[in-house]
Amino acid sequence: MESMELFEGISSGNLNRMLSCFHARKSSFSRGQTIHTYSSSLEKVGILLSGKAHLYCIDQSGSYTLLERFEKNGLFGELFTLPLDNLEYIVEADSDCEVLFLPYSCIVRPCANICDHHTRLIDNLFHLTTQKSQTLSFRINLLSAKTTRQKLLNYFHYIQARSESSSFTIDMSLTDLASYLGVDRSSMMRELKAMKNEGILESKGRRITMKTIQHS
Amino acid sequence: MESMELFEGISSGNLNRMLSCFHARKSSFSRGQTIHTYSSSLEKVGILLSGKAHLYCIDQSGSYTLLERFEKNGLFGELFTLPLDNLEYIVEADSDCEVLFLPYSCIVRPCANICDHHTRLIDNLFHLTTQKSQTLSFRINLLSAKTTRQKLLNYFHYIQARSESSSFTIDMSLTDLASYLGVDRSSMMRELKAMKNEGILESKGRRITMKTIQHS
DNA sequence: AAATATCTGTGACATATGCAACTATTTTAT
DNA sequence: ATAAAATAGTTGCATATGTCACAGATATTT
Repeated sequence: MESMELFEGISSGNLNRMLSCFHARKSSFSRGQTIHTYSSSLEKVGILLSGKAHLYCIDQSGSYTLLERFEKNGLFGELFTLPLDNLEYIVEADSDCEVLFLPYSCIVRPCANICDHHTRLIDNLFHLTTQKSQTLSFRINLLSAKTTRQKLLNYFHYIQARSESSSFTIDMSLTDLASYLGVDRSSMMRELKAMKNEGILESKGRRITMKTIQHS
Repeated sequence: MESMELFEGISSGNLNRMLSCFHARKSSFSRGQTIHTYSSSLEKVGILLSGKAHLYCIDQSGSYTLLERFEKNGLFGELFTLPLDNLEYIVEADSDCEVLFLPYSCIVRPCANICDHHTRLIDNLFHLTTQKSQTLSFRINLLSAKTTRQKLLNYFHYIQARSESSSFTIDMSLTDLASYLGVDRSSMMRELKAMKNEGILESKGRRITMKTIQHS
């Protein structure tokens, strides 16, 4: 746990003392389990120590909206999301995962437990939160694209740049990708097929190979 | 400037000393002016002291995407957005506004200028960043809605709850609202008209009055 | 006060996309 | 090893939505 970015610069001994002083709680979850549901009050911040999870919400008509996907270092909780009163928010495990919960009262200022390790924790938390902000911005960019094709191309272009190869494997199911891009799954499959026919890319399941240099 | 949330808990004298040590720069802009363009490296963080502004990006084909809207305390910069290499990012003033720029090197750890005020600044910055995260999440929720009507209803429902009245005025032009919701303006107007005809709401320009209790 | 630019409002048209329904394949659980 | 569940892949159909092209109303600038 000392290797987590959240605890960088905090010695193992200090960390343990701080966590017990904070009443921090570490829990494990397996695929499909509910990790957290949001209330209207600020209660705790969760951070994913390992595994994958996602946050979704359900409205009164029962329709599902994917809000966020979390990997290691992913932060969740009311502090970051502002729950709307007519929606239900649920963080669910996508794989076996470990989660650390920090009570909100130990993070918010003014703080009773002021100490070096605490300020260092806030500092680390700040940097993780800017990363979260980048992730959210990136998805806003994707969701803002006018067409399904543009959404796919923007997403693929990004993965392609990260993987430094024109061949890559999407790290989620195509069903989840559709939710992530905010499009209907079958519509997305249709567009993927059209792009294959036009020679823009090759695809088999989650494996994608870009054939032409994609702009924008 | 001492009244800014960013500087809460920092005395006026310490603030001035810290800002000059940071080489912080305060600038004024008027409507339409470019406040900042993003580069691939982390250079500085901007915070809106007063006025309104927005961040948009332009792709190679010249198409416009609204990424964020900023008011007082709005944070912008590469730290929060992760610029994609094929897009141009521009922060532009929507009204006369004042901006404080903080060089990134003074925010990132490890920091040479470690002091009480600095940790307090990070603490404040952290809380502003969680607010930003909430704002971004909220828009992802809106952009994820499947239909234009659902986007409008979700947005109106939120404004209605905030204003505690079924009558309210949208704080941006309808043209900007369309960008914000990621829909075509004329399509949005069409839908607005349909909702009027169905007796769901009344509208005249930016003034909206909800007629029926809206769920979800 | 006039000129200019921006914004609101509307309609015709083409099409991209959601929806429903189904099969085949792959993965997970028992 | 078998059953069950989730995922990938496809198609027809209806329609919601983008595009284009206006006119009138409001702002903004000079």
